[in-house]
Amino acid sequence: MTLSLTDTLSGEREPFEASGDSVLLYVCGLTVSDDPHLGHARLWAQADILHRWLAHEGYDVRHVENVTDVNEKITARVGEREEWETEADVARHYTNEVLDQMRNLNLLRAEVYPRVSEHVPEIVDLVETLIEQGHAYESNGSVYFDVTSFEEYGKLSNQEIEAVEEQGDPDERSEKRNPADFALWKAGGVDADAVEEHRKHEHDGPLPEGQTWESPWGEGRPGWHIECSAMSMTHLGETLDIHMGGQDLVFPHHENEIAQSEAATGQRFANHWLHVGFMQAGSEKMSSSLGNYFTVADAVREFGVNVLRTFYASAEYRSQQAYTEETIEEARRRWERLERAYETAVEHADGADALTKTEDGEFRDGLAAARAGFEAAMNDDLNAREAMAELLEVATAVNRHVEAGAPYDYQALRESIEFFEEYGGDVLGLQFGDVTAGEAEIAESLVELVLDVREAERDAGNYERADDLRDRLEALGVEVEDGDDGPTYRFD
RNA sequence: GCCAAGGUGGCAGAGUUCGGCCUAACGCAGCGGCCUGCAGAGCCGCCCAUCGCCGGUUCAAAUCCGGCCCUUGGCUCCA
Repeated sequence: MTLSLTDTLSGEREPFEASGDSVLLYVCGLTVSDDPHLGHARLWAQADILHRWLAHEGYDVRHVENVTDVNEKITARVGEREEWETEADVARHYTNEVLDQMRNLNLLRAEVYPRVSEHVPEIVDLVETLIEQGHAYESNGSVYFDVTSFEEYGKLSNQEIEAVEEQGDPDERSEKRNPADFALWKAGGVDADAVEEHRKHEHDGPLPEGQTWESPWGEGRPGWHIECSAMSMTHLGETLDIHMGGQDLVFPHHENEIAQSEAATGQRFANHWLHVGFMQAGSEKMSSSLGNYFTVADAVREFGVNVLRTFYASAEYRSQQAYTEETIEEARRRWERLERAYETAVEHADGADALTKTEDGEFRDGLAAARAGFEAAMNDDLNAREAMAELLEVATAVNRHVEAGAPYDYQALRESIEFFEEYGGDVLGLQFGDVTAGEAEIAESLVELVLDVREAERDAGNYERADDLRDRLEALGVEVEDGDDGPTYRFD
């Protein structure tokens, strides 16, 4: 059975075929103008599941994720902090922030995270090529893509050019030949109106300036869409195997990428287009601009990576997913069930009574069925929820087997452990048996618990028992000192 | 208005590509039992679905066809 994926371009599920030995995967993209929230993390998690599954199936995955560090929203935040003197300062801060958050989510690293600010020469080259070929034209120092020059314009979002013509920034319209044309290069500095609009805080001073670059058309800034074409071509070549992104990017971003890329190269830009559905907060989309978001940092702190990843694996990538207290609680319970079953299997797989072994046919058949089911589910358009269900079936099988009592089928228990580690761990990115997570926190809580008990003994006048507790803590490496405000402690 | 994705039990969410094994998965919540000093975990069982509405095709439809209603999203920065 082979992998099939739903392609936005055709709207249908299609068999996946890599163009070569490697899978060229481009994921769009990282916002570096604000703290990332659970909606961004959903895309990352889904891209990671795809990456992991391809790797599991033996592909060498060449994974690139762009970093858009040139944008009005970034410029708008200049001056919010003293050290944020330029657009680049703000971008640097959030780039680091985003990459940190990604590490917290146990994501496989991309090969490279190219920055727009470091690819302006490539962007200029691409724009020049498009002008030479007659697909783009210069106007007042800006360069626009001529949508009428690309016959298939609209094929991704299934729209006619006429339908798109009615939209567009009125200021730009006078410079364009066709209202649907889009900017490849923008003359001058940042769009002051856009910066003003995105300013979150009151400022006394003048609006901040964005960075500009020299170009054949004068000082200016790259348009939004051209960056992905230029950077993906730079790092992965003219035709990608998979281009992935949030559903909101279908139009205009990805539509325009196709137009400019395919016009320039004459090659198909991406063989598969995957779009991840939105995170819903209540009845609406979770979004930075709506302010109804939960940041990745907060979520990791509050729920932990495994609960979050279980949460993401509980809905298919294409559909919308609801974020509520209930749905996250369900994910927590699912993860706990898996983790406990894993621990149960580990505890019983190497018991002293391993000498008296048995064979549980039903257990073994269940494992084989789960294995086949998991593979089929993942190959079926990455049906993570279904795959997760197989993991939970194994959990139930382990519990049932152990519940029945010794003698145990040790081989089947070990296979269950492998199942959890291979499919839950390697493929879904869950971390089993990671007992160190939260351990330090628990250690502190335990010391405080003992000290509470000791205080009760002291209050009751049982100083011998209180001293004994202090000595025993000290023997463990915890130094206790009694002060006026109660005891304090530190770890040696 | 145009484009897209959806409407399945109290919640959440698979199944629709290739109609029948769907008397609708997995899980959460709820109920009963086992276990248990109590609780939790675990195990066993149960409850809740005429699969948005109407019509059609078929021996057979959640799944195919037509119409309608509703929701969310895109068309402006947006994962």
